[in-house]
Amino acid sequence: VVKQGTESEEAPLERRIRPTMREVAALSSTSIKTVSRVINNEPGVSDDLVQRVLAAARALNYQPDLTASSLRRSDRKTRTIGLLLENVANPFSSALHRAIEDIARARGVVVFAGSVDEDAARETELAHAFLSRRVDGLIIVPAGGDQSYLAEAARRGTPIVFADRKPRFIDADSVVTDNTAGAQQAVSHLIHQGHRRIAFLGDLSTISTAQERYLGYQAALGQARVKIESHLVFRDLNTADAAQSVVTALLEVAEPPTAIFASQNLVTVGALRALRNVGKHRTIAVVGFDDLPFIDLLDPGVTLAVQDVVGMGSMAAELLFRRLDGHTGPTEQHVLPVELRLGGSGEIAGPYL
Amino acid sequence: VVKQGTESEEAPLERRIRPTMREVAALSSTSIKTVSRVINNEPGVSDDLVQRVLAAARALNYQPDLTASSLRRSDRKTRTIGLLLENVANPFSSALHRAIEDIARARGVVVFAGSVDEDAARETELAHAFLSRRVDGLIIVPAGGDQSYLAEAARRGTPIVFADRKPRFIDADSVVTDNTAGAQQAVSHLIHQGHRRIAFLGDLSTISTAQERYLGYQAALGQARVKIESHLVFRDLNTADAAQSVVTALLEVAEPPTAIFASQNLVTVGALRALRNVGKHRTIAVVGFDDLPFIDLLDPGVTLAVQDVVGMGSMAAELLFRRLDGHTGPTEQHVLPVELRLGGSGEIAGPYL
DNA sequence: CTGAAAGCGCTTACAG
DNA sequence: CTGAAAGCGCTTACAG
Repeated sequence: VVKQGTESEEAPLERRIRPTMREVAALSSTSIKTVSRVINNEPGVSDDLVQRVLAAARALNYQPDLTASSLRRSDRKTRTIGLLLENVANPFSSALHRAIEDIARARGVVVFAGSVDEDAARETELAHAFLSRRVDGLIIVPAGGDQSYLAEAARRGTPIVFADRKPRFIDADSVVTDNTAGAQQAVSHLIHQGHRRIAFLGDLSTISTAQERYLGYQAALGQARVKIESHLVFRDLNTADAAQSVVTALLEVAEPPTAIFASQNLVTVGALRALRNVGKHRTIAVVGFDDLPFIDLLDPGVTLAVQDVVGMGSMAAELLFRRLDGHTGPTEQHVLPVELRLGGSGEIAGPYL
Repeated sequence: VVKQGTESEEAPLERRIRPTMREVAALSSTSIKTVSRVINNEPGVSDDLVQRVLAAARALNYQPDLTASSLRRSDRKTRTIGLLLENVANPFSSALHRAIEDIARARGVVVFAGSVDEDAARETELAHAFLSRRVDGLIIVPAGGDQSYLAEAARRGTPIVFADRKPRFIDADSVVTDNTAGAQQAVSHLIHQGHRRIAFLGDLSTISTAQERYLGYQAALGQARVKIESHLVFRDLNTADAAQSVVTALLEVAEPPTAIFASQNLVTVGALRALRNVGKHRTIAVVGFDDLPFIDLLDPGVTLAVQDVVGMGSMAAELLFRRLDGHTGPTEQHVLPVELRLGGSGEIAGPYL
């Protein structure tokens, strides 16, 4: 359905021109330097002139041009940062985005956001798109295996902070989750519930966090002296559909798993769908990595190893702004703990209890 | 846990300076005008000079400054747009964001995003923050009741498109959902399943879409000659918790509803939580407005009136870029239909079947 | 095919 | 307290 509005009239040409400080100066019979002082609240302008300039600015509806001011200003700040996420529509990414926005907002800084889609080429493309628009800093969830392309920008004074995943081939601030310990904790929990045949459903193995979560799986099994069974290990699953297919097939094999560790939010969803389709969601245990929105509505509830996404975003933003405020200390690598949130699905008893 | 990296050495001063066209020109023994031509792929430069300039640019790792170029360029384009969402972390908002990003990406345009949080002051603040950074256009999900503050910017040539909610006191392009028809369809569906006492759970009544959905509720009941019972109507619920409290209390009254129409995603979640807590999720019917991520995992499934969020975002972005490409036709108001997606909760039979 | 001069809208670094 | 001149990093509008 389309409705068309009234014919848009061409406004008189003079109204279409954005007034500059020059026009404000002319209207208030002063210099643009004085207008600049008034607009920027600099002290030392007589009350009379301040009033005249403000009146002229209001009359013309003057709106300062921050891009021009930052070009000339000695600090060259645009009060803008760039944020590279996996996908702005992913719940993990968007929660991170919001946490960062809140810190930036308090400082009058606005945020460019973009989706990298696990594509290294897209990562460099987006980073350069933001850098060429002279963002004051970047917060990046890296996808590629080499972030050395950012060394030059960092050296030239653009602070860069990595979130969720550590960068490679560059020394920089980062805030990540302890993925290995989190995964180990999740899988150990399943072992303590009496499980031995525990399937691993992993994300793309090019992603460092996927690697680390697999290491945690190995460590938990190793500690319990349970041998890894290769037919239970699936990697490179990056959609719910892929995970669902794998789990559906896995339930049909000779020695199916009694428990599943799903190492990422979409993978957990796929696994839960597969189990529910065949009515095994009350018999096969599941622990997932990452939180899922409104997951408390499920019955049984889902046991999840959840990251502190808000803490990660806030800390990444704070690190960035500390550098922008002039901090020049050594780079910091922060690691946040995972919380295992019991929900029911992870407490389904296994055969060895 | 914090680990500190190696002490960051101060790079030699010359390395910290961002090379400009002037430096590239000096190194390649030509003028900055010629460098500009080469960097912008303008024709009419001799092969020899092109090679010399490119070599110099590479040697210095020259990165063009788009903010400076847009300041001088006659089209004044920054290849940047601003997006005002209700909340970047809300699933509806972030899906809209992604759809818009995809259209912008194809044109080399990057996106500023910000959360308005249903706050009119925040809306104007964000819009001005983006405008002062000279975005080429704005896409806005408005929160306030008056968007006339944008008229001046529109007149000066910044196209503005409204999404999800129509603007007030300004003539502009918009893409919204047919909320009234969608709500009417949802409530009629409940009536057809045999319900008469149908509760209405509404979002903040300052929001136009909340108003429209209430109109749809009224229309459906009116058409079926069912009287509206005021003790079943709740408005101004804007969190899941508020909705949960209301439904919990409502189940205790003398004449409780046999069905619930929840007019927004978070409100639906609150209603479902309340019903599940008391084990009435298989006896009281529910239809919700807006999609919910991974809702198919629920049993019974949830019947939802879902909007075409991707279509809304794409269309809003296309309208914006059409204006940026010079289209000057009358404003267009697009209205997208709602799809009622049956899930089970909405098909629970009522007493009048 | 190439380049010197001017200027986008501001702030800096002065001088008075 | 006020303002004229220069310049941020580019592109425009010329001229040769």
